[in-house]
Amino acid sequence: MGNDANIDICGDYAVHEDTLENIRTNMVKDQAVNDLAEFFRLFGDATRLKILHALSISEMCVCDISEFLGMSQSAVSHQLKVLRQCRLVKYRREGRNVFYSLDDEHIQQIIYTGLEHMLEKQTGG
Amino acid sequence: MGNDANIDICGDYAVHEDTLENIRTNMVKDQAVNDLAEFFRLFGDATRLKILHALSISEMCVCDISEFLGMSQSAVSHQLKVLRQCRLVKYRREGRNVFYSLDDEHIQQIIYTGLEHMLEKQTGG
DNA sequence: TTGATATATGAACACATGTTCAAATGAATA
DNA sequence: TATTCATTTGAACATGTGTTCATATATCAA
Repeated sequence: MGNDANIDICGDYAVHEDTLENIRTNMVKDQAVNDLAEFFRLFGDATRLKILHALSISEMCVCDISEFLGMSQSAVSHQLKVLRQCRLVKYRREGRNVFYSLDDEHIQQIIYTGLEHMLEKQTGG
Repeated sequence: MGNDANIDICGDYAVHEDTLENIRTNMVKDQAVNDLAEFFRLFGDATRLKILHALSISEMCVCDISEFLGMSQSAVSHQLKVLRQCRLVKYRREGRNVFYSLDDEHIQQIIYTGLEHMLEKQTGG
């Protein structure tokens, strides 16, 4: 690894051809990464992440979430729509209320792995 | 659960007070969620996610990444700076090259949990 | 030092995104 | 049916964000 023997001058820069070959072989398909980025993007907004985290504790109706976040239920509903469409949350209607919950356990797992990472970075350096 | 007994009409909407109390008790601190959203935001861009995924396979220098992505090294360098500042990646200098790698194993774990989720959603419904 | 290679950075621009406001839909109640 | 409550939706607006272009810094070679 790090061997200079495989450096090729083929473009404007000298690239490590063995490294690139390794990456190209083991990388998942481009489309999958694009979809995955779309998926992760949803965790990257504080409002949505709070919703997801709250739903990992208990299912909630829209006005509960709205009250909890201190935000308009319109804003909340817009975000829920996105989370719904990308299947991060599911919902059930009960009378006038619509109760939301996490779609599956991966969502919660991702959040907690992220929290773990941050905790380690804070304490352990 | 779902008991109507704890519905309070205190604002414009009828909120489930027991639910909110549960959430407020078990929710992590607001600042932590904000930081976590900042953290996840970095996974939510295709360019950055490709970089992170590639680095989970092998360390790479900037021009390798640039070549692999088919993007300018300026664009790549800008993204690496962000990933560096948020400690998702670390780097070491070797002559004129700067080699980047993932900061710790959580990064890879998050990516693969996400891939798992997507795989299940595609096949299992 | 001078020139070439590799990376980093600042400013500008185009585009994406979250919230607000107003209005519409759906369900329960009178 | 008409009214109220809960939620959804569309359009507009302001803000954020990723890339490009030009330039600066850093390392090595001559």
